[in-house]
Amino acid sequence: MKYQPDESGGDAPEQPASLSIAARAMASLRPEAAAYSSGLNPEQRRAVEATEGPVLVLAGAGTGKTRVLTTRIAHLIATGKARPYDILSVTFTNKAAREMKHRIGALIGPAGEGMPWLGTFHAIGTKILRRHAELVGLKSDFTILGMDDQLRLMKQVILDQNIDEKRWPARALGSVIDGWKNRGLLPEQVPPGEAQAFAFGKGGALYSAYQARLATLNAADFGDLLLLCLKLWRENPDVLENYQNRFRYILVDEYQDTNVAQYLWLRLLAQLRKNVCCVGDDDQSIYGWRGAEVDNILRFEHDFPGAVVVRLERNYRSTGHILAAASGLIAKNESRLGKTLRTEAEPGEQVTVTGAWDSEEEARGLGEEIEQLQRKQHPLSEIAVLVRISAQMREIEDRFVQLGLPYRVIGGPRFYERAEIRDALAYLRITANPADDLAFERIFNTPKRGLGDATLQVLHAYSRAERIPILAASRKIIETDELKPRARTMLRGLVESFTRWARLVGAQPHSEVAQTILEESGYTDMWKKDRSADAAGRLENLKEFVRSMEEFPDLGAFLEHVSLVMEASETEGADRVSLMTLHAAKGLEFDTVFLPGWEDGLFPNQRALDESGRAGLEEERRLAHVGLTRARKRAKLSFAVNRRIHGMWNSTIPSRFIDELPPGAVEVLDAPAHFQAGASRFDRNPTPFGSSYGTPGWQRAQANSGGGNFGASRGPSGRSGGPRQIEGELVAKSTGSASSFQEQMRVFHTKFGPGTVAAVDGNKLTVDFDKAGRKMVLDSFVQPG
DNA sequence: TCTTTCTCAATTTTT
DNA sequence: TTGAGAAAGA
Repeated sequence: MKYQPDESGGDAPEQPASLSIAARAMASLRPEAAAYSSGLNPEQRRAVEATEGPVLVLAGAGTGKTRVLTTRIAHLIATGKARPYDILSVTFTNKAAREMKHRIGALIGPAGEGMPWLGTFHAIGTKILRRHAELVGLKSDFTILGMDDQLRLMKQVILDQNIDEKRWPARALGSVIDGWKNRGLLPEQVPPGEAQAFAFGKGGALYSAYQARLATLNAADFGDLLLLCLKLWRENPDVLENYQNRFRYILVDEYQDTNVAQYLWLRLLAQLRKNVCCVGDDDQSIYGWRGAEVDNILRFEHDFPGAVVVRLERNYRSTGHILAAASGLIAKNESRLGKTLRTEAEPGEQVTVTGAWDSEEEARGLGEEIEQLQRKQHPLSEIAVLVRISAQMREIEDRFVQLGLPYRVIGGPRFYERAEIRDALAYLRITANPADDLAFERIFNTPKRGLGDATLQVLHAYSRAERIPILAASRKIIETDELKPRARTMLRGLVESFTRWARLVGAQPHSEVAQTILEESGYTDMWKKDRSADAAGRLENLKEFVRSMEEFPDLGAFLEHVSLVMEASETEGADRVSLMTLHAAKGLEFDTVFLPGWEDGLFPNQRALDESGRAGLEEERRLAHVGLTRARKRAKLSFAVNRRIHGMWNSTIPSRFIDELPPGAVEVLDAPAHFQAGASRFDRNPTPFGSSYGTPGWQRAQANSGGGNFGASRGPSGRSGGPRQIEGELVAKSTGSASSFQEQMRVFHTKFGPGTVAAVDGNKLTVDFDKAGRKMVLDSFVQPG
């Protein structure tokens, strides 16, 4: 990856003329008359206009946080207090950065477009590191490692240190090291006690070894992008001073999500001028588990004495009932700065709570309610289903598929994380940088070239001994008798290909080079020959991948983009229900929000409770608060009394959060109407599922319903043993009688191949497969043949 | 070296 | 129940 000089003014202090005429003209206007700030409420205006000194903006959900941030930037530029390149503006996600750029552009026109220092922590860290790489032991074209590279590297280090990978898996140790990096700790700064606590006392040594490997590879992982900035600044005060002077104003979005490293990073930069404005909401801090420190926001006034604190409490998003529910809930948290959201909107519909017998019925009810909304012309794109864990999605998706309800999953596997894309990228990375060992290892036997572990071991040993990259080692080894003839031939082919491809770079447009590489390496053919269902999709992805390269000036720029951004342009527009985790929902809003799975153990999640105790519970509660505040008009909670966890049915109790909602804002619904009629005959049956009715959670739910008859009337049906089996049987019977298979019939099964029917039992067949032996299968999976 | 079978674990996830 | 990753078999 090459460093791309930034023409938009990264070094702009030398060219002050870049302030546009329009901006200068706007600067002459009195601020209160400026168009960009019209329509701000008094608090927002205060947050925008308090430009000097430290400012903390506590912006509750839906109070116009982004508006304040962008207007503040516009204000700084329009009043001439700062030029675009004087402002450092950091966000967490690329999406937020993009949105901010867009909105600033809309406010002040092209003058804001060249904001070179608006970006994610990591993007800005990268930019800074590339300029001073040699001061921290890297070259300016260092590679940025993704998570899978990181894992591969970690495995090697573990192997080197002779640590049992079963006791200390690479994943676990990787996250320990990440944790240290998040806290701004270099290997030598890790407290000895902690360094000893992992991997048989070798935790610290492992970290050092890992960093050493990174340095030899001329690579940095995500944590390094910040950590090495800290190192750079601490060891080179002159460099730090340069940046302290350069950034006259600093703005931080989502401050509650900053970790210690980011906090230190900001504090170093802000130390001199102290013009730092942090915007955040302690009630929306939901990333504690990956190092975010709510304390950063709780401590702001202490760290920056004399800080102006502005509270944004006017909510422009949700109706009264939704806001009341969310506020009532979050008020149960003890560690918070405290805000009270207000709205002038109508109370609207109450938040609904629905109980279901099991998660399947919950999903069914969900589908039903969405279809009802759909019939009332409610756009699907304004409906979201927010779940606590991704595992909840499957059942819901199944239901949507059955109903033919269009939906999209947000935050699934990202484009650049797909295997085929990572493979393609690996080919390009080695072509661009022959020293990229991790990329080489990824694809040297993909597609299959008969090169396996044994060959890799030989290459590794040689490359270590000679201190050269693996590709260079390969080049030498194929001239010796080190490898078996077959492996040598295959390796020679590969090495020669890379030499050839490297020559193409620069000579041909880079997307064509990529196309050539993918074809000549046999990679595309590999997928063309693949018979599995998703092969076609993968080929499609590869095409899209090559196409997306055209947007970049050269291969280096493309690879840099990919390593930092990891997401492809989204296809917007279609009218679909959105399905995502609560975490992924932060920052989004919808007219109607469904919140299924509010059961103790699932939400609040047991693991969060076990691992972090009260702090964990509070974070879960904040998550609930985030979920509720996503809704503009309707929030619909539900829980199931039985849920399958890891394939086993467990009985569950409603979430304690349900009880914490202010009763006035909540309406407890009976089970879905479609279920009532069929279930009524079971109403007189006593407690069909034993203990559940007597549990505290159930009683809480009953008490909350006011009438105390919650659940009883809908009678979760005396379907003892769970509805699944019964339903399964019903299905079996209804189709079973019509089974068109008979004994001795020849059949074909997509997985087991051809076979002969040995017995028929309803829709279940016992088949003697020619290859797979005797199996019991459902008739719908076989064809007569 | 490639393929099949088995074992074991199992939030949340951006950069 | 499902999936990934490792051991065992071909």
